[in-house]
Amino acid sequence: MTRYEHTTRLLVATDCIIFGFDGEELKLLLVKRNFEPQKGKWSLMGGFVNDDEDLTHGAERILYDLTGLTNIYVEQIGTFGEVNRDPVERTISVMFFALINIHDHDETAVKTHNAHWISLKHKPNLIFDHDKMVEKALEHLRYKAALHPLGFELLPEKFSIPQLQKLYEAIYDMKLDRRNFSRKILSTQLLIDTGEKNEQSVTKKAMLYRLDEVRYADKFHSFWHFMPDPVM
Amino acid sequence: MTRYEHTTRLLVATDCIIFGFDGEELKLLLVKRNFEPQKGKWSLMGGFVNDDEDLTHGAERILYDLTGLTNIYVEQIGTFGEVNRDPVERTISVMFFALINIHDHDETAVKTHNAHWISLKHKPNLIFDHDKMVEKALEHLRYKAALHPLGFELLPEKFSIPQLQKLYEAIYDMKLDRRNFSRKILSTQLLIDTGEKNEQSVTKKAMLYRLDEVRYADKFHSFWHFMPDPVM
DNA sequence: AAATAACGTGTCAAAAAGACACAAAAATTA
DNA sequence: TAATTTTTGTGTCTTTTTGACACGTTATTT
Repeated sequence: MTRYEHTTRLLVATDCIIFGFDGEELKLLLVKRNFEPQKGKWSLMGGFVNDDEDLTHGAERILYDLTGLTNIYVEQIGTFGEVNRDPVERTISVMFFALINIHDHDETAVKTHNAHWISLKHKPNLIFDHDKMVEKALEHLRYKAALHPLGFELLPEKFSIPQLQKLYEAIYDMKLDRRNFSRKILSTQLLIDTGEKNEQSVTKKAMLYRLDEVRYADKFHSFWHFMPDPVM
Repeated sequence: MTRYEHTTRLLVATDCIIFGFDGEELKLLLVKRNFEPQKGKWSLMGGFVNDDEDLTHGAERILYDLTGLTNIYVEQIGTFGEVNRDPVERTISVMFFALINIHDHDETAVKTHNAHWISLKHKPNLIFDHDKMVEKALEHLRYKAALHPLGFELLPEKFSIPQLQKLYEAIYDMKLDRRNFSRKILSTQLLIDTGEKNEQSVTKKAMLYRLDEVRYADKFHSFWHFMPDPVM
């Protein structure tokens, strides 16, 4: 037996929902298409899966093309396959969710693809079912970040607790109590005091921490409660 | 534009990981294959996605074929697509995770497909990457059931708290404290006292509850803590 | 009638969470 | 120079939740 007979083969694509954080707002890396179909419209970055390529590799290839980065935090978050989701031809799309430090990507690579960082709050309508994809990814981010120390992936190597809090506030679009947040984060013992301070601040300079990589890897799958109440 | 040119099309399958509970053990519905490839070996129930069929419909079709049931709790849990995962021909497989009340399916339909309920603890090795699929599904079940009131899907309409506890103990393969478990479950206010008692019991008959459907739908996405400690 | 097994409810101390106060650091303003 | 403002770090207090465990009840078995 070398091939399944009498079965239909379908196009398989991967689409990447790429989140970034600029210190104030949660952003998405979107492309303004200068190719057909739907030229001129906004969309997620995606591409077809090659014959000799794993799904994950396909996503990583796309992410590298667009940002010049490897070692990105990537996670598969599901597959959309409605018959008519792509008007051109039936296509199955495997979604990947990526978190990157926004100040850490290759700007020329981004420009080449006509890609832009756009605040989630001002997201334009996207092609096909990409709006639903973003919603699914945001849901996933909110779900996961409430329970796991995921946020670090969006911050620079050294960061302060107030920075981390602003990130969480952006993700959930709500205000948190400074003191309780700090207590919770520190109680995980994932943060190592670097001894340095955030010199960019204009008032009192916050202490900078870095992640305890060993503890992080070790404890990533534990449950925490970073958010005060049910978030969904 | 009517078709994407110069792109590879791939086989797309769905595989269903079907969980059941018999009051004591967590079980999987597996098929002993009487067809090629890998005839005689155990596998998950699956099939190829038709050209004119959504992914979810494909999964529901397979589940109906096998169990005669509709309205099953089904969730997509990811897609495996490694290049060589199927030795016959490259196939992408979308996994669906299903929870059913084990006493509630069509036995003849199951027999027709040469399917059997097999305790998770005595699971044989499966074909292709189906072992990895089961592991992924179990991980998902453990993750989700720790936070959401998911277990009810595996129980009959009327059930007692001790029954529910045994289910959780089977899922996590650990013992729980009767009294604390009862307190936690009741505090969710998802259970309605039916006034009846479990007449099958030989000693003191436990009170039977049913799910508060409205509250359940309303609160499903809230976070709870059904398990005492991090489970993963 | 006593023993055994399973079930329901209650108590208590420790831990965690939420609300809030105060003091220190660094720039700005009077 | 001194007062003001903004941001940050730490602490306290009360309420809620958790985990550990005791006791009485129901129904069968010995």
